[in-house]
Amino acid sequence: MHSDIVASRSADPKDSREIRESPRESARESRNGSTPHLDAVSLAIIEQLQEDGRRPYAAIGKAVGLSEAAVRQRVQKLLDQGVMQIVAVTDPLTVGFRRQAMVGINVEGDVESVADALTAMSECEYVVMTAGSFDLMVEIVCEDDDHLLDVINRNIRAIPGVRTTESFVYLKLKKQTYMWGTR
Amino acid sequence: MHSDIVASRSADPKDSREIRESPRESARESRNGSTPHLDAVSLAIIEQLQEDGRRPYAAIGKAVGLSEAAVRQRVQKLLDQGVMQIVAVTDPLTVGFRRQAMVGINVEGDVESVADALTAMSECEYVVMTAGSFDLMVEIVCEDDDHLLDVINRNIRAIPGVRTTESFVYLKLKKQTYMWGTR
DNA sequence: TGCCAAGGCTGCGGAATCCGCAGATCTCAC
DNA sequence: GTGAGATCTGCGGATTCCGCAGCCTTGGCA
Repeated sequence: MHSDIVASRSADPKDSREIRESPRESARESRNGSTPHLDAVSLAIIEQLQEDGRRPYAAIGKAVGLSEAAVRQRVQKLLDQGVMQIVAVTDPLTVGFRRQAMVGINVEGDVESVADALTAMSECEYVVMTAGSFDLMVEIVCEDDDHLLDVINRNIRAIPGVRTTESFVYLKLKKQTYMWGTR
Repeated sequence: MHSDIVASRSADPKDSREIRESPRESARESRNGSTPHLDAVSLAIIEQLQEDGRRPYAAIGKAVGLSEAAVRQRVQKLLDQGVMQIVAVTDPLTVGFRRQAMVGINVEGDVESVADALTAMSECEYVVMTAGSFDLMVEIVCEDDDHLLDVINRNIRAIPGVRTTESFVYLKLKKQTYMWGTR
């Protein structure tokens, strides 16, 4: 997961030490796929930052029962590992990108390689492998209709292995939250 | 857009003054739907925060050519207006929510009212009205298969006006970015 | 034309926060 | 038992945040 994040981070050579994992963690990961282990405290920290990405470390520490420095170290680690990002999110339609769409894709052959090709495209902001009548679902952000047409017809359909695509142009974004940790 | 954000903000009475718009802005909005006007500087600020949601105001100011205080005022206004959120985002599959799915929905009658009902559900983190073979697309986050089944069969299908649903269970999240402003 | 209100920017000073570091504690492996 | 590694705490110093006063520009109005 987060392959783009990991890629951008591993481009930074000084972080290579952060990526290797302790023996203890890898033992836990072995029974859980490649998912890094997250204890209750880290989850609580994430919840705090899902409410407000700029909340001070001291305030988070008071909420989760840790010192300011400990929270800071944990947050930095979560960011380094690519488990979490702290970013501004908007509705693209309100900031100048006038066409946005979800595209369902069917693949023949290796799905993963198609997914990697889509991930490399800057217009694709979201790529998911799915079960169901689509193998992949991709969200794309474009500046106008011509751009959208180009991306779908020339870029996506040109990827080897793509059999069919079906597009769902966005009319209105009704909800966008990241606070599922706090419900 | 951002109906959930707006709702949570308007619950705060002291912010009511922020919502009214200046005559100048409303004139610009009239030729642009209800979208609040964003000038190049605000877009540049958003780009900075899409790279790092915790970047200091002074650093942003240096990048966009504004004082620290001016950046702070603009950011606060963008947050108050609901144009932007600064939050932590993760892959839900890595933090304990083991089932996630995109659901395409067909509606008979008023699409907006169905969308509002979906927006009110805590399991729906993303609701979009679309053109194409679905009227709505919804991303849902669940703890396990039983929970997922419940949400789809009992909650979503029970909404008046929902004609059909089609589910795409997530197998793997490959990409998730918010940096389209910086390409 | 002159005046006024409103919005936005700057500079500033005090409070709060961030940040690196040293030391303590704990766990695990050998 | 002992050493290595990971994590937490406490603590200064540097940085950042925050509110406020003042200035400037814009737009409305008589």
